[in-house]
Amino acid sequence: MFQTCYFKKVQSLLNQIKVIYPISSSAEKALLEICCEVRFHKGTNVQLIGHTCKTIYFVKKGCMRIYYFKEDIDITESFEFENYFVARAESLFTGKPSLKAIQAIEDTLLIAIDSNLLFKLFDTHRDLERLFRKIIEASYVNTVNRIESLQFNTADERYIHLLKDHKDILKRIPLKFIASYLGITPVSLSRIRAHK
Amino acid sequence: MFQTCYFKKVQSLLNQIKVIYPISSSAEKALLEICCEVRFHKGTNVQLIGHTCKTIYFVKKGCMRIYYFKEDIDITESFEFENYFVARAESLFTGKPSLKAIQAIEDTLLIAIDSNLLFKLFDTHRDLERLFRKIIEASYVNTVNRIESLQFNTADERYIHLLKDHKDILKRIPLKFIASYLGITPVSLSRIRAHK
DNA sequence: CTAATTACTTATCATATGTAAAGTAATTTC
DNA sequence: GAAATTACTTTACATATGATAAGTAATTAG
Repeated sequence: MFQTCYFKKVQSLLNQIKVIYPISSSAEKALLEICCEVRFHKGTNVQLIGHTCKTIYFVKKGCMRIYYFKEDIDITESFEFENYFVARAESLFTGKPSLKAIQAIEDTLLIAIDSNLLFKLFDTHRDLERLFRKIIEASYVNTVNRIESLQFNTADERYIHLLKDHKDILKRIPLKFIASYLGITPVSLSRIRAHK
Repeated sequence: MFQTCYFKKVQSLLNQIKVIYPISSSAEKALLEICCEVRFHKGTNVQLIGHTCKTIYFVKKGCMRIYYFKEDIDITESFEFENYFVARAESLFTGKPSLKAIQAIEDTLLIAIDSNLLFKLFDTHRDLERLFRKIIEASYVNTVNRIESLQFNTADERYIHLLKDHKDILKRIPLKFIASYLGITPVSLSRIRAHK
């Protein structure tokens, strides 16, 4: 009874998993035992700078950003929308405290997965390990493509490309966050938007 | 007898694996059965643009770069030196043809691993899958850090930082490759080096 | 609803980097 | 070893972006 109810709560996660790499029902069961649903209001810092990343989030509703400060300037490293996973990789995989924070950009509904418990499950559920290997591979591919974009595309090209990839991004994300994500100042983004 | 000899050839690979994630001797044995040593002369394109990536290389001696063309301009995406793995992730993990090439920058000695055979071994040797998960995780962390550098560091800062990380890079890599890796033109790199 | 704050834009000026061209140095080829 | 090619630097000029400041629009708080 409780299980049925709980399955419902993580249904979006289970659906997404099926797309990435279907896992056995026993692995599903083990996974949802270490999941819990959490809600955050717009603007809340879900994970703080200086803390070591021990939770992987799945975005059920809303959106998030990872950001940090460089000389007092707030820089958005990445955005994550519905059906994507969020974690500060450089802390999660090294065990070192993160210099970055995770923030809810909208009122957000997340599924939180305890990473230490997850890594332990890898010993008994190899399909879970494979699933997360594939999730990491996909994230890795995304960052490699992002480097390509930052390396030699103009700010203008990067802006156009972002709009293509995320058609609703302007409706959901403040321009100041988009600017630093693109590697430019808000002033410069304004100029680009004014059709240069 | 043959085995002993072969173990010797891949010893540098096995040593490096021990640092990342020690695997069982049966996994080692299975792995080296799908490895082969290959040599390339300086300047050789080891993998060509348009081909799908089906080989993971381990650099035993020498160094490599991944590069592509943007509007006829040669852009170096990454360098790989001794004891690191090289593959074009965006092709290896998606199965799509790569728009990038892999080139030997020096006379280079590689250990080539057939990726399809490797992925098959993951079914029977879970420690191999874990090892490569950790290798991917480490690569992912590297690219995330590189994004941080490209996003808001000046070209000058990126150059200084690269020299710190790779003290011998100037002796081994032509400046034109370093320039595009840093996201600038060779002319601009010359200016920076002339102490700006 | 008003005041205060935050977000965004516009303008001005300074600067870093790109482009093109020419010159020098180093390397490769025969 | 001479000629050819490639690599690197320097210069001059054009342009994109940064920094600062001021103005307008939108949001939030009381």
